[in-house]
Amino acid sequence: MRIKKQHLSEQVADQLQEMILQRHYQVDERLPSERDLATSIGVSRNVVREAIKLLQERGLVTVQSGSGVYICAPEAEMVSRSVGLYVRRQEISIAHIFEVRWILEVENARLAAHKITLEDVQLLEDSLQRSESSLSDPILFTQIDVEYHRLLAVVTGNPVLPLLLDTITDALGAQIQMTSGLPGAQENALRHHRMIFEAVKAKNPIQAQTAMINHLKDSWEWLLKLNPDYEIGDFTLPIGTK
Amino acid sequence: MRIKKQHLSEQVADQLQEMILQRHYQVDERLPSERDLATSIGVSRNVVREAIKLLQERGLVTVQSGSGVYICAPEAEMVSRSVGLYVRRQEISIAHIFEVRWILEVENARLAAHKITLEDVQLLEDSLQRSESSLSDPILFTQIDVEYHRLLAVVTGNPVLPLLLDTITDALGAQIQMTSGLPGAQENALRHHRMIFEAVKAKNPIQAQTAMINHLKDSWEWLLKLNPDYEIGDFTLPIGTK
DNA sequence: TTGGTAGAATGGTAGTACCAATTCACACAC
DNA sequence: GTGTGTGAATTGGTACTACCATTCTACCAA
Repeated sequence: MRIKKQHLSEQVADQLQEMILQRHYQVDERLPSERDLATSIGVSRNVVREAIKLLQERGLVTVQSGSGVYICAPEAEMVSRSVGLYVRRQEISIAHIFEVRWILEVENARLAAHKITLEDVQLLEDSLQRSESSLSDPILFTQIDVEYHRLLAVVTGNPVLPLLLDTITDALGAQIQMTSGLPGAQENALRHHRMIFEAVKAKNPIQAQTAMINHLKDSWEWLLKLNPDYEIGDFTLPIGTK
Repeated sequence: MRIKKQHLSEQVADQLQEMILQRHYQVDERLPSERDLATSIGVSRNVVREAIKLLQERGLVTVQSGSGVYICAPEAEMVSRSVGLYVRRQEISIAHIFEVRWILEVENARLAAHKITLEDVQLLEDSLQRSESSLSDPILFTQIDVEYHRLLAVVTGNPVLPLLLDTITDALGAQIQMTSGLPGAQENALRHHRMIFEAVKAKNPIQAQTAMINHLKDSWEWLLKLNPDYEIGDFTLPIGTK
């Protein structure tokens, strides 16, 4: 019998969480004050505060001093944080993370080519446009670069894919930023992005997949230029491509 | 200027978290008591307790009544929980989750065939053996089924893949369990598992990938038998397979 | 209408007290 | 010497009070 002693703060947190998930409270709505919750639930304000801390860490509410506790919209950032913590504690290598990025992004490109719509084409084209006009600003360029990849994930129509991509992007973190400082890196990336775009726009999954593979292979080599100590990522290529 | 007011409890939590990540404390080691921490840091015990609640929710420590606060090993469960919460709030469909499982598992099979070692072969074979002798126990069979898929992810040598697979498995949750109750489902799954095993053992990535695709296609159809209301998952097949 | 001001409401922190579970040391029995 | 049980000390759990800083609200004055 594993009766897990359920502490009051956790009970209260779970109870509030369930109410939030059941839509008893809307996003941006304010919870009753800590004092009110305490009296209505029948526990001390202390317990309520600890419960709210738990909910805060779960990404369900935000606390504003002097104002109140508010329901907040689901954020992929919470997932990224928990994965980031796990990755850091397990000391997972960049190469392994990059391998997962590889897996996801190649599939993203393929699925995007399958499911892209006219509006999506416009979105991607706009992103490329902005990319081009930000060649002089490495910081901004990287930002748009990341956004472009994210757009491809969104285009697949599967909301889990952008979520996972965000997580991977966060985990890679500064690694991505650094390479864009190297001379020629930006123009190079932009060229690859265009090739991916053309393939996706043409609804050609094989070509999109191939273009993405080339892009990632290239990106990894730029990363290796900056960090020669990385173990060489022997990323096995998907079947049907060479 | 968005100066985020850093509350004391969060400061203390971040400080302790950094010490844990820097290995100032080992796994299973006990933190100083709340009272000691409070006096040594110079805050009230209240603040320390709230900080510990945050760390607890981050999966860094476990609290034992009357005993103390202990550092705990990194658990994939924390990632699963945050993803589970996100999936539930966004009301993401089973089909979308299954599509991601599809992407991951097909790659798992391919990578496993590339990197499998002799010991890994033995592990997989043992799992199959136990699977066979648990045909009479649907609960146990499902458990071993999940474990078999997880083993394939472990065999790839990339620790992120079992992590993501665990997350997906948790998100699918009871869905997996249910199908194994249907007559013939277990024998069917076991047959597919054997085919995957043979391909991986033979270090034949294409065959492994194909076998996994067939298995997943089959699994999805069993799921549809139980839940005809699922939108038909039009999972695009990877290139090089038909 | 506008602007400001005082008071109320709310979260943040501190401190004390007591309860329940656990741990540990020491005396006791075998 | 070994095992055991008992009670004190430790530790987390909860409650309650008090006070501060920020924010919100309502009312008043220009």
